[in-house]
Amino acid sequence: MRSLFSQFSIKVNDKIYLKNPDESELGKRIIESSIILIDELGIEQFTFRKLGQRIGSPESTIYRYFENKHKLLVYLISWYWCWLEYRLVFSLANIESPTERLERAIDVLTGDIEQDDAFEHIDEVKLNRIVISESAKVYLTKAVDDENKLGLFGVYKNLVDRVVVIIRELHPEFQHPHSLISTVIEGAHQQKYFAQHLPSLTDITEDGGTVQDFFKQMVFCMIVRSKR
Amino acid sequence: MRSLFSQFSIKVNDKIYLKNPDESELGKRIIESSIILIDELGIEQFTFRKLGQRIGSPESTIYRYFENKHKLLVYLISWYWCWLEYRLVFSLANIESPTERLERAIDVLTGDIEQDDAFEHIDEVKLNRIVISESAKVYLTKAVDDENKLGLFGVYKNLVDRVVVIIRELHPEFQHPHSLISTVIEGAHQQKYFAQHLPSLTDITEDGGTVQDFFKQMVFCMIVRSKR
DNA sequence: GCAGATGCGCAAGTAATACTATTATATTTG
DNA sequence: CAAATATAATAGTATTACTTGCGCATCTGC
Repeated sequence: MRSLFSQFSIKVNDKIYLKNPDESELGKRIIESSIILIDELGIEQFTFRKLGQRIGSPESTIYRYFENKHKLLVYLISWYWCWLEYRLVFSLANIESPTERLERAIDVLTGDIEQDDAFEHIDEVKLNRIVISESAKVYLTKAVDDENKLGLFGVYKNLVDRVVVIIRELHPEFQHPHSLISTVIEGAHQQKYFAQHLPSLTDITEDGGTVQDFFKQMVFCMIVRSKR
Repeated sequence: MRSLFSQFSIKVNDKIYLKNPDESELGKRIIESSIILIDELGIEQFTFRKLGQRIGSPESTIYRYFENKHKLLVYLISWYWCWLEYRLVFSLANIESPTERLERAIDVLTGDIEQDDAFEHIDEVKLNRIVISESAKVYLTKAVDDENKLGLFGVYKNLVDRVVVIIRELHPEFQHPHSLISTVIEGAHQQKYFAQHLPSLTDITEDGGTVQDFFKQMVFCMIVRSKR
């Protein structure tokens, strides 16, 4: 199984980095360790100096790969969306029924994450935690418009679009497919975060499962109901 | 009209500040100017030094009111939730029908914000923009649990609870009222932000109105549908 | 009307952050 | 084997996020 996937690599927009971390051993160690460190410290406390100490390289070396820590975060989050899209495509392969396709799509978007052995240097479980607690900071910045022009958020849009297509199959006149899907993706993260840290803002218990049900209910109820 | 409200003041948790900015002229100027500056620069570029320069006071003076800029942001966001709760209560006064109450509640949570002359030193329109683009950063921090224990997010919970009560009136068995309302509040912010900066993630056009409709549809469809 | 507390301004200082630059050395490539 | 490239080692800068201490003005209670 592994040997099949080890050929693949996830391609994110090349304006995110100065030098592709995927193409060198050091680059991979930067990614591997940054996931561990950001998960541990949060992006605010994370610094290139600390990362350098962990991998035994000076911070100036890391600056040759990424302009700053924000771009590194953009890279990690983009990688995640790319990876999720590929998981989505696999999950939908050979499934005919649009209803089942949509259901499976929501499962991928809102379900729990497991380690993917195809990418040895990436801990998807930790990366998922980073996405939950840090991904919004990627676009909630004064630089959004510039970064958007460079196409840095393209992978996220692709993912949303793939699910929008399924909704259109089921209900071509539905008015807000993009809003619905982006609400599901972001909402699922929030609800999981709330369950862990601010439980009075949610009805979801920490042991998951309900998140998927809640958003499935939301999507199908909106699509079916607005159909008449 | 104004004289009636000028008696009131918004009470946030007193652990947010070191010295209540509401009780001095300088404190009010700190709040007034910080809203303008944060709206302009974003929280990352905003510093107490810049704020000090704007109000003609050294940064050390501002540190006597707030521990750091994060706490100042928590103050502003808390103030906003408090203010929104009071607007909600007014909007629901004397309305009997639970359906109409819920509809009005969603209007308050997702609708556009206008200047409230009751609070002269606060520009609610700018504050609303800050809430949209910075409020998530208040809880997406490694310090959430500590700050939650201090009760810093109490005002947000109160607001959510008020709407949960209406949902329970309409449908006592509904499983996820908290999740639904927190999704509506956060989702409305996101969709407005996307409309402005990442339009391909939403179907909402910049000139609002549709946000309210989308989330009303969501809430009513979920409550009605799950009723049978 | 004065003692004491409080609030603010002023000046200076510190540690950490977010970089940038320079040079030397090791490795790869042509 | 020469040239290009990648990394290490070291140092340096501007800014940020604070902290400290002192002096002056004002307000508060007696």
